[in-house]
Amino acid sequence: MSKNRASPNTALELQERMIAFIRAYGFQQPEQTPCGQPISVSEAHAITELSRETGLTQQELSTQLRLEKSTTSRLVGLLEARGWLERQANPHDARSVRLVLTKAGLQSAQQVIQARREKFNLLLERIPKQERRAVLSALETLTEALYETEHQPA
Amino acid sequence: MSKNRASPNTALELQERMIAFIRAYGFQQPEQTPCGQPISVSEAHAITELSRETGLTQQELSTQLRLEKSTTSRLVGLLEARGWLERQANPHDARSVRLVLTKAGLQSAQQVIQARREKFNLLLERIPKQERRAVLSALETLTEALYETEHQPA
DNA sequence: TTAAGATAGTTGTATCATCGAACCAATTGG
DNA sequence: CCAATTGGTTCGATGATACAACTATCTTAA
Repeated sequence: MSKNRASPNTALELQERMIAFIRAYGFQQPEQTPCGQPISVSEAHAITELSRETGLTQQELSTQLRLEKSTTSRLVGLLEARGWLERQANPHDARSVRLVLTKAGLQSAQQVIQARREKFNLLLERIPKQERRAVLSALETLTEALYETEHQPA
Repeated sequence: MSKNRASPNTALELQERMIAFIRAYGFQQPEQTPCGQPISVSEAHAITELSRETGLTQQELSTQLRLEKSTTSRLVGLLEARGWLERQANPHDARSVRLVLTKAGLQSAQQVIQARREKFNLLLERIPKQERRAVLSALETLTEALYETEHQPA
C-alpha cells in the first residue's frame, strides 16, 4: 500500500472505487419504493426537501434537487396529482408558485424520512465504528471535489 | 451487535452525505458522452468490462454490471448494432454466447478508459493529497457495507 | 432414457428519470 | 415602454431498468 504519494495509480483506484460504489448503491435501478408508499426516488427527494423547507418555488426546488426546471415541473405535477402538495400563488411574483405540502404530503414525507433513517441505520451498522467518521468526512471531501469539477457521470 | 449500534445522528449524517454525494455525482443525469464518441454510460461500462475480460457470456456480463439479463441483452444488442462487439457461438453450450469486442469496439473502449482516466485525474487533484487514501478506503468500506445490506436506492 | 427442471437469451411492456427546445406570461432595467 | 430576463409548462427524446412470458438448450434423476 503506497502512502500519500501522488501515485499514478491513485486516480485509477479512485475511479474503480467510485464505480464500484455507484454500482453497489444501485443508482441504475429505477427504484423500489423507499417506504411503505409506492413512491419514486425523485418524489421522495422532493417531498423530503419540501418538508425541510416549505414554500419553495419550483426554481428553488430545482436548484436543491439539481434538476432542470422542466423536470421539476413534471415532478411537482405528479405530487400535486397525488394530493401531496399545492402550488400556491406567490403574491409577490405572479410568475412563480410557492410549493406547500398538504397534510397528506407531510405525512408521506415523514414516512419517507423514517424509512430512510432505518435504512441508513442498517448501513451504518455495517461500517466498523472506528471508521465511521472517516467515511463521513471522505464523502464530504468527495462531494466537494465533485462540485468543484464540472463533473459528469460516467 | 449492540456494541456496534449506530448513533442516530451519525446515521443521519451518513444519509445526508450519501445523498449529497449521489447528487453531486449526478447519477440522475441520463448521460452526456463520457468520451469523444456519443456513448451511454451503460454502454461505456459494458465495453470497459469486456475489454478487461473478453469472451464473457451475457449472463456473466449481467453479473459484472449488476443488471437484469434482459437489460444486458438489449445493451449488447446496441453495441452489436454499432459494430463494437460480436455474439459468438459458444461451442460448449449452444444456449449462451460469448461476447467479443471487435477492433472498433476495443478502440472505443480504450477511448472511454482514457477519457475516464483524465476525468478522475481532475477529480483526484481536487482532493487534498493527504486525504486521498482515506477517501479511497472509505469508498471501499462503504461499498462493502452496501453489498452486505440488501441495499436499495433512495 | 427421457421427462421435469434449470439456464441463457430474447422480446414485449412498463416505469422512472431526465434533458433541451419552444413557448407564454410576468417582471425588470434601461 | 420595450427588450431582456425569469419562472413555468408542454412536447418530444433518450436512457436505464425491471419483470414476465417465451424459446432453445442443457442437466439430472427416477
